[in-house]
Amino acid sequence: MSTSDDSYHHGDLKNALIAAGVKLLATEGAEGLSLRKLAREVGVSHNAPYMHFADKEAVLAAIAEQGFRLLGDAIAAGQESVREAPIEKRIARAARSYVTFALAHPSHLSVMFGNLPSSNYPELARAAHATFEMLIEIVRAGKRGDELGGYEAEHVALLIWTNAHGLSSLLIAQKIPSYALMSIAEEDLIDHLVHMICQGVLK
Amino acid sequence: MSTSDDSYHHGDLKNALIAAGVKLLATEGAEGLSLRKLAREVGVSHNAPYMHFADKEAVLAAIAEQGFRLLGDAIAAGQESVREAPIEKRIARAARSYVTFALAHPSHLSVMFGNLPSSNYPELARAAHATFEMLIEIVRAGKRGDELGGYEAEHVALLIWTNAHGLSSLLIAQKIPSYALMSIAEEDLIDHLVHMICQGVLK
DNA sequence: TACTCTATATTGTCACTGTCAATATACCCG
DNA sequence: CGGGTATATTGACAGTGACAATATAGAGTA
Repeated sequence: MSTSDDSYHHGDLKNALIAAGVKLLATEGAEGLSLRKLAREVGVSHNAPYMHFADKEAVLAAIAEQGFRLLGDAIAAGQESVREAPIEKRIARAARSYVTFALAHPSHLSVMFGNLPSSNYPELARAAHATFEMLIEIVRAGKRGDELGGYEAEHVALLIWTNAHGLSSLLIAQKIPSYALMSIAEEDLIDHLVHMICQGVLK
Repeated sequence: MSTSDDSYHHGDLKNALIAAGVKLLATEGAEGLSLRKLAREVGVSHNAPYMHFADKEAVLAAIAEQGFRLLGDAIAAGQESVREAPIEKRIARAARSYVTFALAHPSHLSVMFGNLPSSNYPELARAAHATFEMLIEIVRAGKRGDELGGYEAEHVALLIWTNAHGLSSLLIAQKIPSYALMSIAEEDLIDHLVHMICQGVLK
């Protein structure tokens, strides 16, 4: 008898609210997410969330934190199939996992990178950093010898991150004019960008 | 007698609201921006904005549009001082202008790339595309001969854009752990990333 | 068992917001 | 001069985040 009694005390309201938030983000947008809707969804009074969160911002921070965990899982899962592949392939796969996640959960992403003062939510910062460290590890583990052209793995990983994240934002916001794609499908854009990064743009 | 009579009719309420919006974005965040505050700021009743905008979203779209014009101006101004420089320098300057603008106006940027269905606001889409075309022109005009390594100027420009935008987002959201900088100052990160892009990350 | 204490949840309330409807005002054109 | 229309105002309503006061349940202790 851990959860789900319709008793006075919910049992696991905190996590239930986070889960409801993730679900509500997917159906309605990030704008349509209100504390009262979350409370209603979970079947609890409109003020119950304040027992577990200081304010709405704190709920968003918890939802964002969960987002980074899911994103990390997605990247890790994507690496399974390229475990023995050359570094460019592994990097491209990681970047593709990132963009795919972003396009599948745009509202969640906007919360993850929304206006949450990172200093106030150390657990959120840790979750974000952990995801970034996955990228660093992929870069570091994938290189054989001096394959990084003298650059630090941290910087290469950061470059991949900025690209994957930037492309995700531009695609979600529909800011890339179709003529710029030049016959490349949106889903394949990231592979092309990663290839350019690896090869260098000035020959 | 064009503007600024305290008569019944304002004269240029639409632009006044947009300007007030830009100002309010700078002081309070994007969250704190309400139609009623805008109306109050301009000295008009809480429903006057609905004479010129369908709803709040339309006001945000107009503010975003103005943002892309300002961003374009900033990029153009930055190019002045590198008019004769080699292509990497010009590209790096454009990217740096982008990041500088983003860090100076983070809330404005979040509106520019917020949840505005681009199809409903064609003028906003045009403004965004115009800014992107500036990047393409910088890449195209700066290359001498076959300096782009066989890549299309549109794709190189897109790569620069995703990087500048991605880095801006990560910096604003404070998602880059300090150890990843490795003695590079935040303001100089973009130059480093552009250099990596130009040289290629796999030697 | 009975009693208290405390974490948890509820009800009530407030100011603020976006939006709609109805009304008022001022400028333009005949 | 007079009517019409774009512009602005007042009034109202439901939804929201947040605070205060109150109610309930369950754990620990006598």
